[in-house]
Amino acid sequence: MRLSRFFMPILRETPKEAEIVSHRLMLRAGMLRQETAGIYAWLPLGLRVLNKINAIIREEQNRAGAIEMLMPTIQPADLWRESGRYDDYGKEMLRIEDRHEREMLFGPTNEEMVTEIFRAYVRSYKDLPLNLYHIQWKFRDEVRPRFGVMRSREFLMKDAYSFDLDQAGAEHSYARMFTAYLRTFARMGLKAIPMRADTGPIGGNLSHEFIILASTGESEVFCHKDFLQFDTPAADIDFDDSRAMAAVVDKWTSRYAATSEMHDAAAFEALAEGERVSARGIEVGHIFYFGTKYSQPMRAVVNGPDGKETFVHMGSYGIGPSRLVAALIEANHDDAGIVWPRSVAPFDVGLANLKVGDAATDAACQDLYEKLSSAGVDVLYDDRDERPGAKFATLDLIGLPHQLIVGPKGLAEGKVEVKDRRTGARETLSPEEALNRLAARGDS
RNA sequence: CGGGGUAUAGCGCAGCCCGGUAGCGCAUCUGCUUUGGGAGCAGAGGGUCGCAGGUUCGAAUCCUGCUGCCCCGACCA
Repeated sequence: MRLSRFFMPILRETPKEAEIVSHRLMLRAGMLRQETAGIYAWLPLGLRVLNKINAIIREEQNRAGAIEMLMPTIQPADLWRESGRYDDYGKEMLRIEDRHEREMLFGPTNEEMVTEIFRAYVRSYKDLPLNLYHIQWKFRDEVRPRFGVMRSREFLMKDAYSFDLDQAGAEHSYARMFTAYLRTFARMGLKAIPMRADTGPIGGNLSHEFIILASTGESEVFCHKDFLQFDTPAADIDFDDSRAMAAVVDKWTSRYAATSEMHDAAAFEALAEGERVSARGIEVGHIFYFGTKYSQPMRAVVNGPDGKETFVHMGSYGIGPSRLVAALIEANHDDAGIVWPRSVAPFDVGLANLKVGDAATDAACQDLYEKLSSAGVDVLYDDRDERPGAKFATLDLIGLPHQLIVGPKGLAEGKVEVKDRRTGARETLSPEEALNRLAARGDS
C-alpha cells in the first residue's frame, strides 16, 4: 500500500477526550473515529488490526473444533422472554421497535438465539458435541462507556456456544475452549492468565476470565509467578482427547490467580514472597459453563442413547476483538507510539522514502516495494513528499514491526537501513540483504 | 444512576469576569527555498462561537432552559 493513496488520518495532537494511552494512540494513528459516546468507526488502519486478530481467533476456534456461522445483530424480544432474560437484562439492552410495532433488540449476546437454532435441528446425542461460534457486533448500553474501544457500547465479540449431552461432555468442551484461548492470546504475544470469575448475568457455576498483564490495565490482579513461565499448549495437541484437555486446565488453574474482586489476601500471602506477582490486568476473554440454564426454559433437548429426552448442557465463550486491539496497545507501546506484535501488525514493514523526487531513491524504493510485495510481505510505502523527520515520527507512531529506510546518503554507498521498531536496533545493509532479511520474516 | 467539568476553524487552545465587526499555534491550499528525527519565508482559504429562548441600540461574552461530550464513583466482553 502506498501511503499517499491510503486513508490514514494521523493527528499530531491528542484529542482531549482520550484519557488512556491506547485510546490516544488509536486516535493519533488514525485507526479510529468516535461517532458518539461508546460508538466508533474503524478506519482502515484500525480495521487491518481487527481483521488480523479475527483471523487468529478463527484459526484457533476452528482448530479446537468450533464451527463458524453468523447470527444477526437484531433479535426478536420474544426469544428473550423464553429464557426470562428480557426483563432481567435491564437498561443495558438496547430495545427497538420495528414499523409493525414488534419488539426487537440489538443483541448484547446470543445464548437465546443459538439455543433456538440448535433446538430447531438437533434431535440426537449422536450430533453432539457441537460448538457454534460467530464474530459479530454486540451492543450493551453501558452506563458509562469510556477508554475508547476498551469499554464501548458497540463492540465486536467472538462468542462460541457448546452443546453436550452431559456435564462430563460439557467440561471437555469447556477445556477445549480454555486451551484454544491460551493459544489465541499467546499467538498475539500476550501473556493471558485464566482467573476464576463470577458468572454475572450469563449465569452458571464454572467460569474463567482471561486476563492479560499490562501496566496500564484497568484492574488489579494477583497471581503466582509460575504463570509467566507456563508453556502454551502446542498447535498439534489433540482437542478430542479429554484427558489432555483436562490436563491443560488443571495445569493452568493449579496456582493462585485472582482479580481484585475474587482476591483472597490470606491465600496470596501464603505464597513465598518471590512467587507473588501483583500487577494490573485487562480482561480479554471470559468462558462459562452453565449447564441447562437455557436449554431447560427453551426446551433444547436431544434423545440420549437410552431413548430418553435430555436437556443439553451448554457453555459460552467470549473474546472481544475490538477490546483486544486496545489491550494490545496497552501492552505494547512506548513514548513514540505503538509497537505491534508481528502477528497483529497492520503491515509488516514501513518503507520510508527519505527523498521523494530523487530519481535514484524513488527507483530503489519502487524496486524494494515490488519485490517485498511479491514475496508476500505487507508493505506500507511512505511515498509522501514529506521530510524525513515526519516520516520517522509517523512510522514510529503506527508501530509497524520493521522500518526500511531508504535515502540518498545510504544509497550512495549502496546501503539501506532496517530498523526494528521494538528494540530500536538498526542494521545497515545492501538492498538485497534487506530484502532477504524482511522476506524471511514474512514467512513465519 | 450520583458527583464534577467542558462546548469558540479539522486538532489543541485564548477571548467571556469588565457586551462593541472572532483570534493564536498546528493542520490545509499556493509559491519559493529546503530534505537522515514532526523545516523556513511569503501569501490564501476555513467559524450561524453546541441548541433554543431572554435582556440590550448591540451578545462568544450577561440571564434561563435544553443537549452533546469528558472525568471520578457504583456496574461491565
